[in-house]
Amino acid sequence: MSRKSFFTQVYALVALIPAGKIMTYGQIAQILGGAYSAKLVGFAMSSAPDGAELPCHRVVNRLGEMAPGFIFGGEDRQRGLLVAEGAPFLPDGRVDVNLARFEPNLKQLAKITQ
DNA sequence: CGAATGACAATCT
DNA sequence: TAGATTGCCATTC
Repeated sequence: MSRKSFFTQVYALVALIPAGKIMTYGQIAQILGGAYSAKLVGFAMSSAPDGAELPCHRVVNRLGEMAPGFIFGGEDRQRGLLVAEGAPFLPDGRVDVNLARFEPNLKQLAKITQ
């Protein structure tokens, strides 16, 4: 099935996240391989090419927050981008994962996991 | 070429 | 209920 590497699938999936939506590492890992490892998702970002348009700010951990300092621009930058895109935020300053989680269609998944 | 690391999550005790 | 441990792939040293 997955002729593409796990990273490639992560890049494709993250790149398909619409503005105002976010995805958690766990969900991405779950979608890509059932229960691979969320670490690979995050690591894919750390090793992601600068040329690729990877909205890493739309990828957050299960808490709706992400690692500060590793994001391009800073966590404030990420929050600003998500807010500007219309992503629901909680008073805690975290993204409402329950409301903003993006679920790709089967057709999209098939295209990603090709 | 081999070993260690890495932006987490889920499970077990 | 909370804390600690394991699992995973690719990249990097």
